[in-house]
Amino acid sequence: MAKGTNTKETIKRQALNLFVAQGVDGTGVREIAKTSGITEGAIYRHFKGKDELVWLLFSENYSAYAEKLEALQDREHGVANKLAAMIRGFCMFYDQDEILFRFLLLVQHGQLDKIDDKSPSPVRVVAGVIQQGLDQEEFKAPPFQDAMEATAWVFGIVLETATFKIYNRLTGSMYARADGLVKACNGALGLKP
Amino acid sequence: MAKGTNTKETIKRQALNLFVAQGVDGTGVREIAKTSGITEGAIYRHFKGKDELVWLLFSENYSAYAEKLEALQDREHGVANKLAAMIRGFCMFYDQDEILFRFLLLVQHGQLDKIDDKSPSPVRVVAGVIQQGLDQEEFKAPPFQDAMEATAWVFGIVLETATFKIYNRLTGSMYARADGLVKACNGALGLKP
Amino acid sequence: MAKGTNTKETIKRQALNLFVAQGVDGTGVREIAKTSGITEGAIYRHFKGKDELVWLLFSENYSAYAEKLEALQDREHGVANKLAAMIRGFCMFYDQDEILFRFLLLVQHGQLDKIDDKSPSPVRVVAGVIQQGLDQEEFKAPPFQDAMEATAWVFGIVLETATFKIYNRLTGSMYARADGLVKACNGALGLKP
Amino acid sequence: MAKGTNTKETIKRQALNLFVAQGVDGTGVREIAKTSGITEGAIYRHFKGKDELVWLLFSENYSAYAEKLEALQDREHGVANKLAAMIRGFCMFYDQDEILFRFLLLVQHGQLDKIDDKSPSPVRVVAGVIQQGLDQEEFKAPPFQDAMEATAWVFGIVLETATFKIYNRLTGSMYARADGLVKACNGALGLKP
DNA sequence: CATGAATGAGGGTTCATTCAT
DNA sequence: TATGAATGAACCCTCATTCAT
Repeated sequence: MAKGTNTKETIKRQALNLFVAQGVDGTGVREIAKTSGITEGAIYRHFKGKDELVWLLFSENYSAYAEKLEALQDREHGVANKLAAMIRGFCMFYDQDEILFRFLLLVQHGQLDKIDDKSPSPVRVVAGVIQQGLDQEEFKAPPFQDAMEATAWVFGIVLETATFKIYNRLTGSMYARADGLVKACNGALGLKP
Repeated sequence: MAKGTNTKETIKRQALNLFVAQGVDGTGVREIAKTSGITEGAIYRHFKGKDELVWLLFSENYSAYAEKLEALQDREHGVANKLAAMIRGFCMFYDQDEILFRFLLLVQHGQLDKIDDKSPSPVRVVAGVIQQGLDQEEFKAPPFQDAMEATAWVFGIVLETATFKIYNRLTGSMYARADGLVKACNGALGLKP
Repeated sequence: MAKGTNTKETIKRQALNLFVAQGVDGTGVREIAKTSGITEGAIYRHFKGKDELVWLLFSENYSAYAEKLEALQDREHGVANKLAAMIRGFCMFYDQDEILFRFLLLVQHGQLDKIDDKSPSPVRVVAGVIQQGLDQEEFKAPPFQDAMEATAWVFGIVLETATFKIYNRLTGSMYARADGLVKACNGALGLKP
Repeated sequence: MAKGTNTKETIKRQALNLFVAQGVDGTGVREIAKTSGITEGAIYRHFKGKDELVWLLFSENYSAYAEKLEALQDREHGVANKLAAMIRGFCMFYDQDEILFRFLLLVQHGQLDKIDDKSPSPVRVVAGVIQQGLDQEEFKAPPFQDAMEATAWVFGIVLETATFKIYNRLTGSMYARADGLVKACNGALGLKP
């Protein structure tokens, strides 16, 4: 039993690595199996197919990200504090498992439309926080048209910084940039912390 | 002769459409040919192979984007004005050919490392403008560590807004959001226009 | 111990059902196991493999059919009576277990050549009865060249009627058609009952 | 063009041979290709897949059989003559291409339900002839319940004779048995020719 | 006796590319 | 230039069977 569980987790981690390194289409089931130290057919005892493997990898971690952000913002008061907590949290998560984040970034376009509208989503968490700030009039003269536009800006600032890091245009840990990201987001949204 | 040129351009445009709609790996040479009104083999009269087609589509347009931005900033004075001009310009380019932009976004990960370090790049154009602003001390107390980090923020704000539009989280034209984007970037970088 | 026997019989019956519904090649060992309430590996406690399972299912029942027909004809006197008894008997057997008959029909082509030439066979039983009728000059002017040809006709009349029933070209029970089948066979063979 | 056509016909004939020799499931696309002197992928230029190959082989020839029988009966008058003509015709067709007939017999179970109810079918042709005989009161005291039952008998007599030949229980050509088959069918149906 | 993870060969199919026409 | 048949490798997946537990 323990062995089987390990196999499944091994497959998932190796697949993640390969997907990030070569793309999903560029990675064969054969290669995943070999890297995991098993044969091709064994994959199918643990996953219905390659699609399910990708989907599981995405949906499990995408939701987990959302829940982590939700927990972080829940402990704070005020938009600025909530945003800051989430940004710092994201930086820590990113540094802990860069590969995972890159995978999420890589496959989101093909998987997002399969996500249940009710399941937690990072976008909805952030948009919710900003909307709440609007409702409570924490923004004096918001430069954005609505909460979703502001959400795009926040996501852009944070994710593009991570992306620049991935392509070696930026170096060092994400956490070392957390303060700057917080300031940038506050500045973009017109928030005085 | 004009006909041959047309065929090549037809292939490129049809391929672009298909790549955006189905992904590069999800689009076969056969399908590109059929959509272009020719047969498989004929593709190879115009391109060495599928890879070259993708590469040409990417590199030509990626460089063109860079040159357009370069021209726009060149007419302005001061970081803020230059940035504003580029952002507004980008919004117009985007609205003129959304498919093209989506293609660039789609394939950049696999193509960026093939880009010649000397050929023009949107990232370098923007980073250059910001660096110049730093050199001329246009930023009072820059919240970013270096020009590249600030570039990431600007790109993030603009590109993520476009991405949100693609996934229908935002609606309307990009140009209608240009003013907001300019304000957001100024705010993020600590620029008073 | 009774349980073990039951398991084996359960497997055989479930396999029979699945083979008839989906074909032998279309039915996996995994499916047979699941339907039987056990797991794949357990099948191999009872049978050497899938082939043996098919073979056992075929040979046991094929021989049993032959023995039943043999017993039926043995109680009668004269070709006509013997044939009539076997035809009526077959109709009853068929109605009792249509699935079994369909299975026999389904796999006979692949299994017949493995049948021991000495073991009882329905064909030989019927051919024997007709040959005996020939030897005892019960046929006045036989329209057939030899006993085997006449046997083909009898089998054809009866089995094709059953086949038409399977494919819903005929309805009702086989036994309701027994009298007609007897008449048809007598007519074909030139027998006046 | 001539080459392509030949390839397609070659594939069809070789597939037919292999299907009859080893069964459809027992014959791989790889093997069909090799026997046809081409590679696997080439099959798919001519057929959408293995299923279509089987279906084409079946439907084309099944309909052709029906049309031949239809033409034969159309030239005759009276049930007895029509039936005799079809039986003799069938024997000739069979002798001309035994493999083809065996293929039809082999796969009919899996393909019959895909047959368009409107397309010609041997069963319907024969049943139509018998029904017509009933309508015109050519049968004095029909021993069968309806035309379809009589059709089953006729098909059984003829096809089972062919089947016995296939399994070497009978020898010689089918045509040599045509007179006997006609007599058998007449006898079974209670027809005095 | 039973489990179910793993094997390894084979299944049908797709696809970028080549080449005789 | 254009065609489309053919190639050959790789694709994802299924399956009968084995074996450690």
